[in-house]
Amino acid sequence: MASTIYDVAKKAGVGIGTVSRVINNSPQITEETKKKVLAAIKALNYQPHTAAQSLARKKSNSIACIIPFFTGYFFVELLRGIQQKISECKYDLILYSVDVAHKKELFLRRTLEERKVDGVLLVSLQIGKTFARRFLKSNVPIVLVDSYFPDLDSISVDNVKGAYQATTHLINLGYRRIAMIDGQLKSLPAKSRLEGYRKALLRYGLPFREDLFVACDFETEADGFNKQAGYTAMQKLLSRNTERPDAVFVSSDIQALGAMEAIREHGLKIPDDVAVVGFDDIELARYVGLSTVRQPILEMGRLAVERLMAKISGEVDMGFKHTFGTELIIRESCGGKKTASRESA
Amino acid sequence: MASTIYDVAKKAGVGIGTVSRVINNSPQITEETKKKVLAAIKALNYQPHTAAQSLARKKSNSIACIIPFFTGYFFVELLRGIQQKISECKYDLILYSVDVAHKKELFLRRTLEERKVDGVLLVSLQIGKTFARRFLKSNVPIVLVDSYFPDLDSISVDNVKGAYQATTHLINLGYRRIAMIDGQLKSLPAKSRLEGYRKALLRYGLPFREDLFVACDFETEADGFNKQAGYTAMQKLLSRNTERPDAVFVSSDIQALGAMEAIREHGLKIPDDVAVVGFDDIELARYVGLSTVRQPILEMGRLAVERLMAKISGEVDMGFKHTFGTELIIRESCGGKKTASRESA
DNA sequence: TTGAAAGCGCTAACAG
DNA sequence: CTGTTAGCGCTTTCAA
Repeated sequence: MASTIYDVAKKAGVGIGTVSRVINNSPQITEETKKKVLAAIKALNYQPHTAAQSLARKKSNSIACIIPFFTGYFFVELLRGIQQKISECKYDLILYSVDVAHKKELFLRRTLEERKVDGVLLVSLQIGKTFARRFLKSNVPIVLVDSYFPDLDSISVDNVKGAYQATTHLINLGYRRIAMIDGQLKSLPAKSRLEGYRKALLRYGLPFREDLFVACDFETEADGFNKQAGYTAMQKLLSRNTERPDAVFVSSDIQALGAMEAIREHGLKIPDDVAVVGFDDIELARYVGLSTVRQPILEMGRLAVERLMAKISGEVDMGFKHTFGTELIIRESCGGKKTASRESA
Repeated sequence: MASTIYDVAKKAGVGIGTVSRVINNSPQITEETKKKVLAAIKALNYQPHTAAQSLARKKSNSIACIIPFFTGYFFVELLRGIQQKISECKYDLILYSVDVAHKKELFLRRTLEERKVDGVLLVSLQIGKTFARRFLKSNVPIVLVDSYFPDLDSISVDNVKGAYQATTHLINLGYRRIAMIDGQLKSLPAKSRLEGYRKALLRYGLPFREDLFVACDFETEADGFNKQAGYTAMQKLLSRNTERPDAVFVSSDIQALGAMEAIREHGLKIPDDVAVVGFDDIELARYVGLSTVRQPILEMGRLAVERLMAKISGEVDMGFKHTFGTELIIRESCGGKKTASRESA
């Protein structure tokens, strides 16, 4: 049986209060008694029982991260950032991965009610009005990452600007029939990227054409941000009876990969027949020479934890929103001049 | 303030013991009182406080996963398997990621002493004699994944067989100067893969030549299983004053990617000048046409949790070891006949 | 079957 | 500065 605070107190010849004080290094304590207690702790190899601490302190020293499991690279990189930062504080990370939609609500509810975590990071998942309100009036801080909701703190990337950059680049390269493949339109990033695309078109006097746009709303299992969805979408685009697009902006690299497959299967060449630009800059992108829009994922993770910690510590400055800029990475898939451009938004 | 078991008891007109019983659905309870209590619980939106439960039960209902963060795909896939299984049980997953070596020991110690978790999954990380012993005599179950230690439960893949398959395939294709690039030799998978490579060589009467082997021991920050390491290793291989290899077996796909880059930079063609086979079958492998050895990663994750749960439940059958077979995936990078083979080990 | 009461191991207020 | 004590919210005997 592991030793308790009582064992330590007895061994050191002090009261348990004193032991507790040195554990939490309270300032008012004699160097001498502190030394005695520390010795006893070492001798007994004592370690506070976290559950007991949590109960007494009403604080768990752990946070939850609710995250979908579809998006490979983005997810890993973000988690890496989160872990980096969280291990600097003395907190633990509980991971809740949402593989089927209803689990999101389940996890949100649990974090809210079980008091097992001191705060939550909601990643790439939308929060409804109901839960937003519940979090707001609860004392469980939450910060949204790669998502947004009016009164909640959030950290995201400037999706409209990123999409704007990509589309503009295509336009500048001389393409005129620029299609777009998007994720599910109910997802916020998807909406924003569409907006950026339209803005760029508008800015350069190009029309937005329904027959050049397809949202991956047909992917019911996931968020549409996957390879199969991109493939299917591109198939649709190419089989329409209208003039074929000469370029396509795809709202995620993973979809772009699928789209590229479809393009090749139609006997078309990239970028000669159809140029393509993606979004995310996943590792694969470099290998297949896919031009894309890069987001500072690691930094997002770090900042998210930083903010959450601040909120947990009671630094209540409501309404923190941070938007990171994006960077256009130019590779072969979009054709044109091959000079690298680093337009930071 | 959230409601407690007392609130529920009062509202239902029963004692707290009764409430506790219905929460843990103890059998001896009248349908009627149960109904009353359930109603009160619903009315108050009551949820047990996990810390209090943990303290009273001496059980946290969460497990730790200690995992390195270097290996992208393997890591995600494994975590996915772990999560899948763990969410079936009512457990939480605390993630400890080891980015610098000393953290491994730190986390092991914590899981052992803080009693915050009921069990631990140690992934792709070696455990020393000291800690192994401590776990053995503690009541904290541990299962090693992609690792091994004599008296501990472990789940791994048959690395020697996988390496043997890969090397044999190369030999059968007619290559004779087959090099190998390995991870850090202190890592167990690296050792086993080397063993498989040598076995295949031996079996076919080919000599093992020092000048055709390089272990990525020069990568101090990580385990050598990364792209840069593979690149550097291949550079070494190609710049040696001996006859160049006509094929290379690389102990991980990610290193293979680096190696392929190096090969091309030397103006050599794959597979005509140098054939290459990797290990892991990461997503990228398919895109670059890399032949490789696939491991059933997801299944490993699921089985690991299953075993851990069994141990936590007290089903103490010491010495559980499971070894998964591998599958050779043939693509373009190894040349020869392009027929797919599915040699399951 | 159910209620009362004694912990689980720790923190924090209160005396001294 | 330090010991004592009353909880934190729940589980689990022990009686009734």
